[in-house]
Amino acid sequence: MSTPGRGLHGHVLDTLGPAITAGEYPPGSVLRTDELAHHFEVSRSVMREAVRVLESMHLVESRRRVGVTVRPKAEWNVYDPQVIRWRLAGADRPHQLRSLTVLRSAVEPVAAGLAAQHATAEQCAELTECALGMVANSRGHRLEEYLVHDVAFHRVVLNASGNEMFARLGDVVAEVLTGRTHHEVMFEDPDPAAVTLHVRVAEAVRARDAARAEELTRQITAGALQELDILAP
Amino acid sequence: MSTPGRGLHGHVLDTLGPAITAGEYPPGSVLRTDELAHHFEVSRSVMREAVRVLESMHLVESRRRVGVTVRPKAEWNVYDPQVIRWRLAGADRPHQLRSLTVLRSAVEPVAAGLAAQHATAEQCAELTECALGMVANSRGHRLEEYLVHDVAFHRVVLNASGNEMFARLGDVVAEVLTGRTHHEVMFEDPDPAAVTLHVRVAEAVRARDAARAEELTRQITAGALQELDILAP
DNA sequence: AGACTCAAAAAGTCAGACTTATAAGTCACA
DNA sequence: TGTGACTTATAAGTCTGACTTTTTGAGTCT
Repeated sequence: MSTPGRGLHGHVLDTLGPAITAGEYPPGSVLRTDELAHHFEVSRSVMREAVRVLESMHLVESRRRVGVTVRPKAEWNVYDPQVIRWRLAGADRPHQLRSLTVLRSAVEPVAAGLAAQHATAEQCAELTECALGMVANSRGHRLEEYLVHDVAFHRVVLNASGNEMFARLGDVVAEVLTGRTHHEVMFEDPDPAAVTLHVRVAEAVRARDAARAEELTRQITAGALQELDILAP
Repeated sequence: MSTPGRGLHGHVLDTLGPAITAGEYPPGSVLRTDELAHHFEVSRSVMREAVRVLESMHLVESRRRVGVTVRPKAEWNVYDPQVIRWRLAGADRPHQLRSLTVLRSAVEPVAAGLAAQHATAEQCAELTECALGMVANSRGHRLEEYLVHDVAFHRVVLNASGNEMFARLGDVVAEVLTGRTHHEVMFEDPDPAAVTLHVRVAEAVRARDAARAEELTRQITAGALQELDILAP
């Protein structure tokens, strides 16, 4: 999915990042670079690079004579894909999942409306293809195949919106959808109503009907929210 | 606004970050750590730390035997506040401003709706106070005072939504609003209609009327978008 | 009590030697 | 001529040790 273990400092981050985002070090906790370097059995230079990265994510703050202090959660760069991944892998996964789903419910409808205005013919075709793929795999416990098309569908919509900020949320949506299929309980086949909505969004975009694409997508994300409420009220 | 020049590597970033985000190094360009270190007159270790930060922002990719290659714009972490600041300071400021305003138009209405459900009494009071502050400074070229209250208003709404992802967009909104007042042409006093809308949003939130708060905020952000279209069609 | 000094602590910086991965070139063989 | 294996040059990656700088907290003097 991403860039795992690119060097020693990457390995350190893969351990320290999840630990911090999981709240194992409460805000205000002080770490010392030398100590960490010894603990991870790496040189100080490697450790310093790792700390710099954590600092750029606003997870920690490094100050002379005091050390590396963990910042309060409210200051973290929660849009950093790496941070999102760490948090989704950790204890407050449910909370993070809800935050992201609410974000989706705000962004995706507007993105769909813009997509209806800006999508190229090719993107329209892709969208229809994805929707059909969802229909084809919506029965018979073909969850994996369904997921692939679902993710692709939302990615195309976000890209077709023409807004770079929306486009970059493609990975986030992918994480959320994948998480729903893999981690949450998902014995049943997908809700037929949701499948139909996707098909209709594809149609609306192709028909350049922005208002309808937006409204239909709003129904999709509302369903996703409702699903969360049922699972974790 | 943020954390400028915290150490040598910070100074390097303050130069290299804006340069990359401004597109001075086209995607695929290859930089060499040693060369950069020599150019900025810093040691290799400092330069390496700077590169690690740029790498964590997905602005560049560092590979053995190749060097540090600049990644295409589509892969940048465009939600990183630092990246946003660099881009707002650079050449594609108008483009970035539009992207962010579209993002606002998606997020803020939903955030206002949630705020109407979750805002504490204290937050309601703050909101009213901000709105009144806007009214009081809406005439007589008191643009700076108006701006302060405007920024505060939107921050409170985003925080009161109870969603951490929304809350973290407070800084982004602040940048956009500040940019509008300082960089764009803004001789005139603020649009009276916009001021009234803010007051009514505060009322709606206090009245726990989520639908109304959302709709009114939608009108505010629609106005912001329209303003952009007039300035840069 | 307040201001002043001083020493310890931890991050920050630097220089240099060494290691490792890998792109690219070379050469032999089919 | 093309293809595979071998070699080499290169730039990042790593480690170490010495030194600098900033900041805090304790101790001291008035």
